[in-house]
Parts: sequence; C-alpha cells; structure tokens
Amino acid sequence: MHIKALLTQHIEAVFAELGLQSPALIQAASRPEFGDYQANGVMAAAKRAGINPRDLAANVITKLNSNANFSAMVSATDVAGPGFINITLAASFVAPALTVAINPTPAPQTVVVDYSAPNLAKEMHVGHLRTTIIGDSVVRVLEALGHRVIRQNHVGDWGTQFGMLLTYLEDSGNESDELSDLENFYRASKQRFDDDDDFRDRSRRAVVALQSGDANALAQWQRFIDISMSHCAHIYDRLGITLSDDDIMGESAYNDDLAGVIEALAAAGLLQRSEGADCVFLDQFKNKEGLIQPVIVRKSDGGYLYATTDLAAVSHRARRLEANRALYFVDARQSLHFKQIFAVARAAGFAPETMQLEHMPFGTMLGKDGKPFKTRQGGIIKLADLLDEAERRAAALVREKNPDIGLEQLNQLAKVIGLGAVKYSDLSKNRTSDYVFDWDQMLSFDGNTAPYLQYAYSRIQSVLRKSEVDPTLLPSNAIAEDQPERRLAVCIAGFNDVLQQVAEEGYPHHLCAYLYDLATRFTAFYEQCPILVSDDAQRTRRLSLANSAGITLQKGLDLLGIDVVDHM
RNA sequence: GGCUCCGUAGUUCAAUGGAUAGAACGAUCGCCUCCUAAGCGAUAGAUACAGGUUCGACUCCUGUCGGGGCUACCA
Repeated sequence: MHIKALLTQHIEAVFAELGLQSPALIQAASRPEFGDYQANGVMAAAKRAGINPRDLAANVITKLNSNANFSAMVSATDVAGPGFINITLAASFVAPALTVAINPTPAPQTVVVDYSAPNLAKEMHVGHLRTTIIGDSVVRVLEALGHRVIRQNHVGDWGTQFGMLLTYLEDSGNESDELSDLENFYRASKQRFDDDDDFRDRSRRAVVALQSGDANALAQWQRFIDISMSHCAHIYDRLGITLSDDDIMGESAYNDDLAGVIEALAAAGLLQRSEGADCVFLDQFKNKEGLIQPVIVRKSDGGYLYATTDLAAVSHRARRLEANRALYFVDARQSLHFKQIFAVARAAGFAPETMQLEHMPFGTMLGKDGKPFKTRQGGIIKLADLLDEAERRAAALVREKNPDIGLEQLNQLAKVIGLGAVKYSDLSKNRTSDYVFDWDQMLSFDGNTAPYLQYAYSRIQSVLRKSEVDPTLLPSNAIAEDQPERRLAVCIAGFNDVLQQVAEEGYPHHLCAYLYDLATRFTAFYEQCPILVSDDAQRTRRLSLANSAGITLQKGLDLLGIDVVDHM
C-alpha cells in the first residue's frame, strides 16, 4: 500500500478539476493531533490562483468527500491553520496493510549499483564502512521492490601504487607472509617510495610493465590481488554484505577498453591535445575567467587515468549491462570527478539520455577533534578491529544482563547485537554529512540504536510465545481500536512509502528513522495496551498488531542488513 | 584565486519551503507485586551572524565570520 501516492492522486485530481496545477505535498502528520497525514499544497495552489487558501481547502475537502474511493480510506479531513488539510485514515483502510507485504514496483528497472570498491593496495578500514553498508542496504531495498540489481565492486586493483607495491614485494624476497598485514606492507613500501629515488623509478617502470601486459609482473600482481581480495571477502562475510566474487569488476577489468575510449572520444571530436596530454574540454566546466577545466584521459607519457577507466565503466554499464540507472556510492570528494565523467560520457554518447547516472556521495570521516582522519600516516582503524571491538563490548553486556547464558548463544547474540549497532550507527545518519568517528558513539547499545529495535522485536516474540497461539493463524487485518493501536497500525501501513523513498533517493537513514518510530510506537502500545490479560477479541487483535509490528521490524532491519533475535 | 560542502541543545545526529525545530547520549527527578528496566515518564537545553525573497525559511538568495573538500597528467 502506498498511502502517500494514493492521497496525492486524489488531491491532485481535485486540483486539476478546479483548474489548478499544483503538487499536493503529502507528508506524515508532523504532530499526532493533526491526524495521520497532511497535505501542504493548498496554500501554494491558492496563492497562485489568487484565492483564499482556507476556502480552497474547504472546497477541496468537499470534493474529496464526494469521491467514494477517498471516503473509504479516510475517516476525517479537516482544514487547519492557514490552509493545511489534515487527514485521518479509516481503521478499515489501514487494516489490510497489517499483512506487511512489500509491493513490487510497477516499473522494474535494471539498476547498476557501484559500491564498496576498496583499494586492494591496503586493508579495509573504517572509511569503507559507509559505501559498503549504505550501498548494500540500498541494493537490498531495490531488489525487494523487484528491480534487477547488478552489483559492481569497482575495486582499486590497478594504477601506479601497484608499481610501488610489486617492486617492494620483489625487493623483500617475495615473502608472501609479509602480506598478512597489508597495512604495514603498504606503509613500508610507501616509505621507501618517498625516500628512495631509485626505488621510485623502478616502481614507475613496474607500472609500465604491468600496463603493457608483462607476464611476470602480471603474475606477481595477481598473487597480490588474490591475497588482498580474500581479506575483503572475509570482512564482507562478517558484515553480512551481499557482495560476492561475481560482483568484482575492478579497474583492471577495463584495461582492454581504454584505447577504445580514447578513439571514441576522438571520433566524437571531443579530444584535444594539451601540454602533451589528451584531454576533453567541456564548456560547462568553465570558470569565471572563461578557462575550462580539462578532463585528462591520457597522460603525456601515454598512461591512462581513472577518468578513462570510469568512462569505460559507464559504457560497459550502459551497453553490456543495459542499465536504466547507475548509482555510485562514492566519497563526496569525488563529486567533481563524477560530474565530469557523466558529462563526457553523455557528450560522447557512451550512455543514452534515458540512462540515469547518479553519484550518491557521502561525507568524510572525521576524528573526534573534528578534523579529517589522515589515511596516509597512521590514525586509521582497521575494519576488522572495529568489528572485534563491537562484538567484545556486546558480549560483555549480554553476559551482564544474562549471567547464565551458554557460550555459543552468547557469541551468537554478541555478533548480532554488536554488528547491528555498528551498522545502524552508520546507516542512521544522513550519508552526505561528514562523520565523526567515536568508539563509544558507534558501539552504543542504548537509545536510538539497532539493539533498541532488536529489543522491541524480541519483546514481541516473547509475547507471542507466551500467548501460545500460532502467529500464522492470527487474523492479518485486525481493525485497530484504541489510540496506541491506531498509531501503531498507521505506522505499519506506511512501510512501503518509506521503501519507495529509499529506492529513489538512496538514503537508508529514512528507513532507520521509520523503524525507530515504529519501535517507539510499539513500545507505547505495549505499555498502554495489555495484550495477554485482555479478553479474547482484544487479545487476538493486539497479538495480531504486535505480530505485524514484529514482521515489519524484521523485514525493515533485514533491508538494512541487520539481524534480529528471539531472546535478548 | 575558482568551484563545492558544511555550521542546529553540553555531545552525536534529524527535519521533500510548512503548523509549537524532533531524537539519542549526557544531566536532574521519578517508575519493576504488572506480557523482557537494552525499557517508560518528566524537567532543563539549539538553527554562527546580518540582510533579502516568501502567506510561511534550519531549508532558497546575497554578504560576513568559521571549518572541510576539490581544483591538468594519483585513485
């Protein structure tokens, strides 16, 4: 059920009938006393038509009420304030939504989602959390709505830094166990690269050897990549990320396409030689002095750059994968880069006009001092260490709450709760804002956190167990009666609206906010409406509501990549 | 310099141009004879500054102050 879409349709139809072209602007009511939903569009429509907004609102309501379909879904509509329309849904309309079905989209698309993309030169650190977790959640939501999703893990497996790493690997006698700590290995080779001129030159030659397909260099490279990728796979497994080896489409995969990209750009008349490099100059990247910022696609030494690779990737996604949409969950610092890539791709015809290219940026991770974490020298926290600490803290808490718990169950609980907390703390923030990394914040188990939602879920399971009824036999369309029941039921009915929004905009924090609201409404209901001690009809109705709330929580958390447990 | 993002309670975060700016943590005070107190209730506390547009501005525009980021051969 898409409540917003239905209300929007009805109201905009009335607007049209009155000769007005204006959005209905439906949103969930900002306060409970305003009903369940509100339409904010009347004021603007009235303004444009030069009529009194409250009169228009009254007129709209009259027309709405004469529509049988609208009357069936709504129990009250009122004009409020300067011209808001407050809408209270009919309990009988809300009831069917308690089956908690996710509605498939009427217009399924092929959506490429580019996310995670760790740099294989290094070990995954906390900076990779956002793209990986947020991207995976959006992927889950898109798939749940019936879109065909193609994951693309555009790993950093190519480029100049590998010259440095392979040269260092060679110098250190090919000791593969040194690679067990990738981070140290990277740091050591970087140090050498910065200090040693000869090493630097050899590193650059190693890059050329790699790019020209030298067999020995390639073999070394492959070994390095395999080891590094297995580190990533391990992290994905722990985090429950849906990426697999099949989704790996790294930078190196486009090597054979790069020359073709240059040719195509030349054929399109876009290529210009400037200071020895092949560039594309587009008017839209002109500054105030009229100077155009070039997009360099081939260096003066003949080497390609990541811009070239990304152009090849756009082309691949458009033609081979036949994507209608491509989403890039990548750091906001690359905003200009993607603006350029998308513009060049369009100009060169690599992507059809009908294909949406969307950079879904996220903010930078900051230290507690508010300054960006420097990834170059120290200061980074490995993802593996963060997850260990999360599980350790969760285990300590679980043991404290439940001293008699068995070891196996303890570990299982600690994992679900610890990882849930880490993921939720990231997912619940607007991805575009910068991100302050703080152990205690990230591993908090109180308040608006995943454990709160998991706790609400486990309480529901507890009540259902005690009721000794089979939840699948509960009526799935109970009519809510008391106020806390209504508030809960209306919230459950809004599930599809929020999924739709996340699929369109790529902001899972809206789903988090929704689930938190749902959980607080459940808790209010739980406090105010005794379930098990009620009489038969009431008991069944309330059990049914609780069950629906539990299913919604479970499904919603699953779309965030967070598990639930029956006991906490 | 140019472009761009940001500045909201003590702290961490919310708020498609809508009504009285919401939460959480922390603080203070309450609530377990009662379906799990990882909970619930109450109190205090915020839009950097100055203009402007608008019926209505945290949100849009201009300026000031403060802080990130990007900006021709790294990715």
